[in-house]
Amino acid sequence: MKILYAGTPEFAVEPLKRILDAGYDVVGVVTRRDKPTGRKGIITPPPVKTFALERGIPVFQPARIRDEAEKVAAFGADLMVTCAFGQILSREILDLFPLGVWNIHASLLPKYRGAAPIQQCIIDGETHTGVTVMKTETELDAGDILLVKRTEIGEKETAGELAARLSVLGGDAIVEGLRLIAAENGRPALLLQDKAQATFVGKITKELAKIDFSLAGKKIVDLIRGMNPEPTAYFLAEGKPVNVYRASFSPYDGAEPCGTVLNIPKKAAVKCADGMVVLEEVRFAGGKNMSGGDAINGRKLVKGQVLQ
RNA sequence: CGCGGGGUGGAGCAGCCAGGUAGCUCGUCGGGCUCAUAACCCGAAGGUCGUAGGUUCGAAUCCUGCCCCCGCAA
Repeated sequence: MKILYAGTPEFAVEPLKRILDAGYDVVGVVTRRDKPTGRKGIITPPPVKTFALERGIPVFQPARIRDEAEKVAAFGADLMVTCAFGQILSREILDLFPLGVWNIHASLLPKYRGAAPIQQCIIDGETHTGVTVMKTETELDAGDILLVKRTEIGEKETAGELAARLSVLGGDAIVEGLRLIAAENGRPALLLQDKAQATFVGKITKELAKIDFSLAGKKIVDLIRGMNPEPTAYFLAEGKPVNVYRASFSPYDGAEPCGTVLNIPKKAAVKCADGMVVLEEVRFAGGKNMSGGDAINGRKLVKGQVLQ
C-alpha cells in the first residue's frame, strides 16, 4: 500500500515514523513551506520535512495543495494520511486516492474540531481527551470516524506534555487504522459524527493567554497549563508582561484584592477569587525561567504588589 | 537589516548614566532558640563581574569587536 503523508508540526512526526516502522511504503510527504522563525527570522523547515528528508522521502511543499492536484496524483499513492497539515483539501484532491484520505485529530470528535484542540481542552478543565482517526473531508474535522483512542489528562499536565503523549497515541491509532482500512479495502465501518455535539476551537492567541486573577484558582491554573509552552499565559507586573509556565492552587482566606502578591514565605502566591495561585515557574522579559521564590528574592515581584 | 531586554559567589537581583573597599534577598555549612510554624537569632565559606582588546594612575562601571540567553512580533 502506497501512502502519501500530509503533516507539518512536531505533532505529526511520530505518526509518520510509526507508519514507516509498520512497514508501509510512504511515497511522499506533503508539508507546508519553510518559513522564517525565531528572532532572527531564520528560514526553518517544518519538523515533518526535516524528518522526511532524514528518511529519504520526497517532500512536496505547495503554497496551496488545492492548486496542485496533478503533482499530488503523480505520487501514485493509494491512500493519504493527513495530520495537522494546515490546509483544507479540495474534493478533487480527496478523490485522488482509491483507499481514501484519513486524518489524525487530537481530540475526541466531534468535540474540539479545529486548530488547537489540545490546548483548549486543558484550558476548559477536561479530564479526558484522545485522538480520532477519521475521513478527511472538505469541511474541517467533520469526517466520519474510524476509531478513537482515549486518555486521561494528568492533573498537572501541560499542553506541551499532552501533545507529546497524544502524538504517540496518534501513531498507535493510525497504524491500527491503516490495518482496518487495508483489511476492508478502503471501506471500513465508520461512525458518523454527531454534528449537534460539535465544538470548534480557533487559533490560540497571546491575547487569550492573559491571566485574570479575579477568576477561580482552578480556571487560572488550567489556563496556565493549557498555554504552556505556547503561547504562554501571562500577567502584567508594573505594566510589563510576565510569562507563567507552571502554577498550582492552594486554599487561602484573605481580604486582599485579587492579583495581590501575598506575604507567603519563599513563594510567589497571588490572591484569586477563591484562594491563591502559587506561581511555580515564571519568566520575565529578557530573563530565564525561574521559580516564584527566585522572583521574590530578586524583588522582581514584591509582596503586596497587585498584578494585572 | 523587524522592535526590545539580559550575562555580577550555588539561585534571583542591585551597583553601570555622573570610574575609586563586591552590596541585597535567598541557598549552603557551623552554632543557637522554640511545644510549635509556608518561623526566628548568631557566625562562616563562596565572585578572574560572559569573552577579547582599548582609554585611564585606577574599569563591574566608559569605548570597540566577539560569544551566549531571553521577551514581543512574524
